[in-house]
Amino acid sequence: MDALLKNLKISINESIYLKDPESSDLGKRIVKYGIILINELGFDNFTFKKLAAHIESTESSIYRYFENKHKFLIYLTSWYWGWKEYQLVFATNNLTDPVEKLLKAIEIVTREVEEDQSFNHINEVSLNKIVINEYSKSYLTKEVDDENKDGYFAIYKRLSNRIRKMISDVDASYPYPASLASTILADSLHHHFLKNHFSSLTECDDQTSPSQYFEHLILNLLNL
Amino acid sequence: MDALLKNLKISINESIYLKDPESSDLGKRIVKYGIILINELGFDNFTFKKLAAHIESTESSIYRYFENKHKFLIYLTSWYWGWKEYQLVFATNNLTDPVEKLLKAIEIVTREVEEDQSFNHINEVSLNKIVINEYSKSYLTKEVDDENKDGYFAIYKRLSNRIRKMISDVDASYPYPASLASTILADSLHHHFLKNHFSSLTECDDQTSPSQYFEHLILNLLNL
DNA sequence: GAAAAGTTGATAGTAATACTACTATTTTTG
DNA sequence: CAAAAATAGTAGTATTACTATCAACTTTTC
Repeated sequence: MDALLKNLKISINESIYLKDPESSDLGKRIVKYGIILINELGFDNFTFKKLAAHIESTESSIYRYFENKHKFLIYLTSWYWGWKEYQLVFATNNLTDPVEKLLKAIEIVTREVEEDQSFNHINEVSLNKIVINEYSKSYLTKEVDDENKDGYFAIYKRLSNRIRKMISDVDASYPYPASLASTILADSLHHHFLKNHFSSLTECDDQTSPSQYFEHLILNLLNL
Repeated sequence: MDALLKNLKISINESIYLKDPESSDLGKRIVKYGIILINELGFDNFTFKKLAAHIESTESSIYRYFENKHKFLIYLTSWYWGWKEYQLVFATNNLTDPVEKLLKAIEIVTREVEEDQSFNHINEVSLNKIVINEYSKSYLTKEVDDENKDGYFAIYKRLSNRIRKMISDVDASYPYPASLASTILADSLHHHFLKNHFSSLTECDDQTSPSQYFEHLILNLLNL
């Protein structure tokens, strides 16, 4: 990963947190070990009390950064999508061929995150697993419309929109570019999950990646 | 809906419940008002205590039918997929043209459930909404592999497999029939959700249905 | 360098959740 | 009508998801 990326700060809607976790050592530890612990326990079994014990701090200290664990998940996943967006823009900016551009974008958003990309205190491999397993829980709630109005999902929507535009640039006649962008983003997460837990429901495995499935889909569905 | 369907019992893996809710009046009330209440409150805010108050019974009585609300959700969604499977088999059995067959199947699994289909004590419209909003929570857990081994998701997998076969019957050269079947099932739920809460991320709206999007996808992706 | 402001830690407490256990009462059935 | 089964009622526990208060320590600022 480029050094530039390592020093970049992903900017996240301020109403998602009470106090910016990037602004202190404790905040960074909350994020770092929060990712590790959610991965280990799953989001449902994760509590601030357990996290506090892990980092030798207290529940009340964590509550000074995040109102509740739901907002903590929104924070983490927003960070992830901001990171993906940055990678996408960075890698496709200099490409002139729209097909090449779209294929590169698909690869970036659908591929599995690999070990070496360490971004300061955040383990992106673990965070990627969290997004696969827990992202949908962040919006499948009764509060989704209010939270959407408050911009909690802005980064994801912006990313989806970028892909939508790339699809239209490749095939202006395709009637569902926004839907297809959504399918690629959401269903690639789902395919990573299927690969790990419901292998009979997908051809994806160690040999065949979700990226290949979606690349094949794009190449055969659109008029290039 | 055909009268035959109304009298049919959807058979569900016995380890999902402690006592068959179809076997008593209380059991049926638990299911009936459980569906209503989960819809109203969302699964996260739903509790057995609230349900007990609603049906003027007690928490302990409900616990005699279901170990916890997670298994209750598995029960309800299994019923839903069993019902969909039945509709699919019923509607496609007599069709000889494989393309027609697949398109019919797609329509059945991706369409929005309509009012009139009353199946005894179960409100399918509400149940459809529950599946859209909550289904993924039933498998995005740390226990998914154990529960999968115990057959908790058997009906869904069988349904997905039926669609996979139909895809292969239409285009034997298509390399990802299982993945495509999974995409259609999971992503159509997702598209119904997007339509209601993230309208900028899909072309689907009152005029254009998720069914049309997936039908177009199938017709343009496969070699018919 | 003292006062003020901000951060974290420690402790305690509350309401709700997710159960379990036990007993009493009602209903069903043989 | 007696035995068994089903349901209701009550009580209790551990955990969760917070909120509040106060003390201790650190950093900033005048």
